[in-house]
Amino acid sequence: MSASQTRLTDFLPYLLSITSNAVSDRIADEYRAHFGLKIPEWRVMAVLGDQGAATQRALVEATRMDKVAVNRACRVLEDRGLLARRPNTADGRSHHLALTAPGQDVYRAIMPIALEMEARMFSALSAGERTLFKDLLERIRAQAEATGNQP
Amino acid sequence: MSASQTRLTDFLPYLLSITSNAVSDRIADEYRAHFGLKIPEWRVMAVLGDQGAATQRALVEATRMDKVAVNRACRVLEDRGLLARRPNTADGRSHHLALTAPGQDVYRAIMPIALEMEARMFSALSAGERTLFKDLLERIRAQAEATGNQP
DNA sequence: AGAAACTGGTTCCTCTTGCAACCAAATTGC
DNA sequence: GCAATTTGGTTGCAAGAGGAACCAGTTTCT
Repeated sequence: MSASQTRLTDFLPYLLSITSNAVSDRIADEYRAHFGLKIPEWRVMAVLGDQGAATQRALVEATRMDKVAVNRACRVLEDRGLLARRPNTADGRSHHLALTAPGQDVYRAIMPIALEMEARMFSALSAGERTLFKDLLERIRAQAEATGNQP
Repeated sequence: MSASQTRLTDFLPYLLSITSNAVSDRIADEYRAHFGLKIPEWRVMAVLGDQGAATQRALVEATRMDKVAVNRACRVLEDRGLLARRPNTADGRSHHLALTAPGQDVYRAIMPIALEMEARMFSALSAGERTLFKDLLERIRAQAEATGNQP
């Protein structure tokens, strides 16, 4: 309803983008410094630590990352011995991926740090505001994705 | 205060990131389809169209983009005749960059589309929610950036 | 005025990211 | 049961982003 808001800094997509970047950069720094993990790798570990074994296909869905990104992250984690592949008897194309014992150790060490970092990052918001913020994000994303799939 | 929220999809930074990506992708498609502009180029045009002439240095501040990104965007716009460089008499290192007449035409054509697109993208939110959302983003970004600069 | 430090802009190089093509296993349809 | 299609995963390539080094012009200090 505002008559003319033509300043770049008033555009929501712009604000959303720079905010997301600021937060991501900050978090990426922490994960790298503490554990030498990149964000895609951390996401895979988070899902496996929480849900147990999964195929790459399942990880793609759970993390909303590209399948290439998932594949690369898994390879790195496997090379570092944090994750192991076991053959999938039900489907010869895929494997069951799961955290190894050292992987679980790292997971348990990371999780409190991740939560603490999130708390610090969003400490400017009250608990109620955080909940509300999540809800708004969810609705925006749903709208954006719905708008997108109309070729 | 929630005892254990260890699901990836409950992490705010994750939600923020995938939402921002969804919105950015959608918008990038539109700008490319309508005007052949990428987001950095659009941002530069938005600032110049709104504020008038500026140096690259000023554009870096206004857009919060890397100076390399600004430089590249300006070069593209200049090659397309949408932007012109005039010598800066006050400082021989930099130039004053401003939209050309065709550049202004494009700017005026883009702006309503940008606003309409933003409205569509955030139509899931009420006016009040949009205002609130902006405010929350602003506070989060300030916090993230403040946390970051402590080496 | 001249040397040293600084700043705006540009280039170069590296790392990351995503798409498209591809391979192999599995499913479907005759 | 075998050809055709689909699907999970992998590889290769090409574009994007950001950092570091670099150049030219400016400021500061003596």
